[in-house]
Amino acid sequence: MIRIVLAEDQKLLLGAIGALLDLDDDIEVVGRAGSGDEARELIESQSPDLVISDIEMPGMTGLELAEWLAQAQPGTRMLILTTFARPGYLRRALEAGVGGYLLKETPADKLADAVRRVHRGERVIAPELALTAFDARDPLTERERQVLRLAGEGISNAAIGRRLHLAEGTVRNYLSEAIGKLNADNRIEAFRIARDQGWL
Amino acid sequence: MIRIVLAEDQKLLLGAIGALLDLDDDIEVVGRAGSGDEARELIESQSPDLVISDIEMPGMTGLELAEWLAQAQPGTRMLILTTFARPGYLRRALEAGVGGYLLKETPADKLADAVRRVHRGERVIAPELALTAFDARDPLTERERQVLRLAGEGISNAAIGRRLHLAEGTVRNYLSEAIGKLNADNRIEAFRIARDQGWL
DNA sequence: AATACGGTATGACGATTGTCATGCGCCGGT
DNA sequence: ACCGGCGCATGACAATCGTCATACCGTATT
Repeated sequence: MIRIVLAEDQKLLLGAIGALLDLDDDIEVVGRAGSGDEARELIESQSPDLVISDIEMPGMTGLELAEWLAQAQPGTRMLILTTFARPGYLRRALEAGVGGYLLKETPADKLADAVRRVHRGERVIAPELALTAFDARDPLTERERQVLRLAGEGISNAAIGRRLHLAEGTVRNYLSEAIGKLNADNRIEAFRIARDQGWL
Repeated sequence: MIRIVLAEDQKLLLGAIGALLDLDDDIEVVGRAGSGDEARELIESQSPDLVISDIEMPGMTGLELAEWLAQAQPGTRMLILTTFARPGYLRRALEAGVGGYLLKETPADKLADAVRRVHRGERVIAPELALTAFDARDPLTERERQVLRLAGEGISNAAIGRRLHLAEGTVRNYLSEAIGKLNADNRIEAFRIARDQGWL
């Protein structure tokens, strides 16, 4: 019997895949969490064999959860289940030692199989992603990421400077460097590129 | 027996809610589509009692599907199931005469109930949205929307002008008007506001 | 027919953004 | 101890963006 904790903030999907997995005789869902923080508590109390988690969730993200799990319960395996085919996400997940990384695009009938394989210690990666994994590394510095995140929300350089205690010119400079590194033409493009790579 | 066609591009969710609904004795899933176009074909061949559809899908969107359905098979009811709590989406859905509008945030066990109620002719709206429905109307003109969509992708005014056969100054003007109408400070904010309202 | 109005279109002008040269401090290699 | 490289920080200058005044054209109202 494979004991599983699920973490997924879309309640409908949480419930639906819970029901789906429970149909299998060798799988038992012992906890359902709507956030990363909830998931951590459930993992501590239930000590499951396997955790299935989304990435983008309120509070703790699935990637943070994976990193925490590798420290706290290295024996527990993890399967990431996300909408996003972002190379940076996959890289970070693999570096945290996850056993699997699937997209919500995957047909539902493949899920139980993936669960069993990860439980056995195999590594299961969404085929669309298997190649792109070790492409580009994030070339941005922490400052550049900070500034780019704010710029992407439509905040002006002056306001970003105030928020981060930098001169306006400095903000412009970081943005300019980020734009250059990402081969973009302006802040908006740079933001989209970095976000789509999973670097923000 | 309520005969249903499902349209949802996330295969995992498509399969999972399909399985969930099939557990109920009075509900039968007679078709599963991964796109709006596929859904339309299934509706034509199956003539279901009810269609459950996502909004953002490849090809035909759920809203276009709803508008088509109201013309083509006015007797068939429709339930929208989406991630997005965007007032403009809800408004357009209601104007197309849909029977329900739920979020994927909804707990899974409420779904079958909503299906039965919509089938009976009741109207089911996600409570988070019931209020916001008749708030703001889209104040943008078609030109303003076009320009804003492109600006949101990080394309420069000059390039937008070329794309739409407008002078650069004209593009700036439309953007300026959109920014003003939406009470934004710049193109990025304007884009986000319009998108989040479901106006793009 | 005259008028008002809203959408389309443009260019001038000031404001904001993007680029570049420059300097500082911290580390790792020699 | 010295250098080279890198991240951090800034201001001057150029390029792009945002605002405004203006104008044309349909169409709805009077």
